[in-house]
Amino acid sequence: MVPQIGGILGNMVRIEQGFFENHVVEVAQELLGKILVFQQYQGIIIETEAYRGMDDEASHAFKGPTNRARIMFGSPGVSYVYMIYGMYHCLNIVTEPLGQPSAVLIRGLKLLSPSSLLLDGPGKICRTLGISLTHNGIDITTNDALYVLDNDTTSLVANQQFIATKRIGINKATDKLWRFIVKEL
DNA sequence: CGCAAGATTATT
DNA sequence: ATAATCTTGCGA
Repeated sequence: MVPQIGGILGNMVRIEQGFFENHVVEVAQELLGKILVFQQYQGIIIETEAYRGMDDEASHAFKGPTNRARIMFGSPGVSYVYMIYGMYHCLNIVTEPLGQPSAVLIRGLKLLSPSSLLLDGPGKICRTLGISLTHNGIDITTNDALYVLDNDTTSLVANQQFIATKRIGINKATDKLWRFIVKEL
């Protein structure tokens, strides 16, 4: 039985820090199908990308803990929000143990509440939900407004209900297929 | 201090 | 394919 996107949600539990302490690729995959909550908004995560500072030339953290990227070196389960192209924001979640720079970019959301809406693209997500630099550095394992819920015991990963591709807008490390998308919506 | 590049999006 | 728009990081 494959969990259906948009179907009835069962008992939901906040995802704890231990979940984010794993390898960023695994976390990016396992985040698919889970519920991102921000204030009054709730949406199913349908697309993610993994970025890993130590061996990934495309990561903001590749060159070390710069002012912007240092949060990627910090605690797992913390938000990393940055501005891109002077007009959009992107929401990430820091992963892996302290000191191992990595983060998952949230690229796609199927909004369930307050209304049904497909948000395909990290900039659209932040623009619609109202996420900006003020939401950088939030511990989403304890925060009241921003967190992730697990909606099912069955993972889309175990059921191979996702696809891996090259990351969008990335010309470096193109051998890494670290963009993950839920197969059917 | 100047400058080039950038984890995007909407429009042509 | 390209404009919009501005922060970041690097080198001088």
